[in-house]
Amino acid sequence: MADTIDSKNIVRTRFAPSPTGFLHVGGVRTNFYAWLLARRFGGKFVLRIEDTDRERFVPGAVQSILEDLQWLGIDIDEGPTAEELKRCDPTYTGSFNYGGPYGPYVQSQRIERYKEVAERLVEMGYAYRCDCTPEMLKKEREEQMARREPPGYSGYCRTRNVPADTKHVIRLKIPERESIYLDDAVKGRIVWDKISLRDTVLLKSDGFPTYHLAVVVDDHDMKISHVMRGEEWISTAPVHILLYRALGWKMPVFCHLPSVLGQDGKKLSKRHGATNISAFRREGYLPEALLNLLLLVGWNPGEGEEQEIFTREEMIRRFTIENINKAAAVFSYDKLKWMNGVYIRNMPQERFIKEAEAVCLDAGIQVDEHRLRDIAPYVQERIKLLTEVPDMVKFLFVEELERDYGTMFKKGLPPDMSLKVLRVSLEKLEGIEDFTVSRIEETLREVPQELDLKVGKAFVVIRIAVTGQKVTPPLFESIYALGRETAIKRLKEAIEEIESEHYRAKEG
RNA sequence: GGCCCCAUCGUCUAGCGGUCUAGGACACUGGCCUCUCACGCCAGAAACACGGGUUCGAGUCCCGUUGGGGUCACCA
Repeated sequence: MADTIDSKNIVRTRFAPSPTGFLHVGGVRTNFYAWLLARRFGGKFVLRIEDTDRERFVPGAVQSILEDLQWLGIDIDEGPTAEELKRCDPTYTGSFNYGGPYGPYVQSQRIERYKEVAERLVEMGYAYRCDCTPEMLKKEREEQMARREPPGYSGYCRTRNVPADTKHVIRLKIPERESIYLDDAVKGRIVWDKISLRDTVLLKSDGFPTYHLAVVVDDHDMKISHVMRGEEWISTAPVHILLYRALGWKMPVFCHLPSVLGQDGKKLSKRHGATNISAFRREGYLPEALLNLLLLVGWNPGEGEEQEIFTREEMIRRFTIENINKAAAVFSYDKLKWMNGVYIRNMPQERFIKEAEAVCLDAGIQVDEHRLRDIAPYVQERIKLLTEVPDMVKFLFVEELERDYGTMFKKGLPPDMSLKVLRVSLEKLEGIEDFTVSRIEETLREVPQELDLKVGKAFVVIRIAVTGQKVTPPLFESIYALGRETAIKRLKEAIEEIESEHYRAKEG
């Protein structure tokens, strides 16, 4: 079935977005698989813009889709040139520029070709002109509904020989009685005893093709070997098969992928529950983690294999159509978050520092490179999203702290004991000559010991005094990163604040 | 409603007739580790939708039922 892949057949897959909205996880999964297949077999990954619907065209969509793709690291071998993109969307300002031997790679710039094919189909008798107005079609549909019949075009113009110079559409004649099948590479053989579709429009009255015509013509012209698309296309696949047959063209291998579902079990779509890919970036997800999870939503590495984290190279090397699942799957944010944490922990430290700096900057925190560097390893192993960095490290980079004494007194020690802890800590810290992590630890551990307190309780007090936070990287490392002067200053501040609070409470 | 697709723990999945008292991962619960939070480690709870066949034997093959999804546009 899927073994039409051999050395003679060059694998060419494509990503064919329509600029009617943003890119979401469902779309990414489909095209990531297509990309993996091309990479796996040393083939080509083609980008084609399917902008035949001028009414739903969204300016800026092309650019955002390409940027998201770039962020994900899904690279393109063939596609529109910069001029083609610019012509497609005047608002486009990006610098993407692909090109290739089968251009233009934008459908609105290929309409002559579709028209030519449509005319040929009419001449051969596979298609016909139809001048029924939208009003007529609507009325027909309503009458059918009233009679509880399935709605659909009656085929009124099939034999009317509508002249070419009137405003018309071109429809494909669908042989209702004929049985037809598709050997799908993931679903297996799909059989239609009779095609329950009505004569489908191929060329609209504005001269633009519908998806059905354009996709067949382009996939053929661009020598696409494997078509990966969502299973929502299965029901119209007979139209495409009929077209390939009428035109005498070789069919590509079809891979209809199961849907990606939201947490509610409903198909993810631009209209329903889907998040824009760029939102993942904003929320602190890594592209590698997102792709790794998506790989596993609908594909598995095979029998007995329990590996879940794959490098890009491993993904490419191991990807196979055979292991694609047939059933729809829910996209789990929980698992994505876990996986993102894994990727963050495995990240080279230098990259983590860069990412951390960027995300802090976004949060309005100007970092001190030195301090960040000291604390980074401890932050890296405790977060799941990059966006958790600012909250965890902000104590290092702000002047003023807002200390939550309520928590200090409740989870730590009552005011007078807290005060005692801080005074002793201050005194000891001031006495250290070599300000190292181990020295800090050694010294601070003496505090609860001398005062006969529980270690945890005492450290809650110190932690809040020094960082103003309940949750921080390890205490001694935090103090070290902060530096001796600042640490001492903060202890003094806390002591003063508690004293005044304390006395006020007594007076009151 | 017609047509089509699908069906293993809450979720992602392994399983391609016997080795399944159904394995892994996320999430969840308990414990250990521990200066907070994480990480890590150990343990636990948790699934073959149902009914018929086929077979010596069915999670695995066939049929039906149920359930979910998709699609029936001059949208993709």
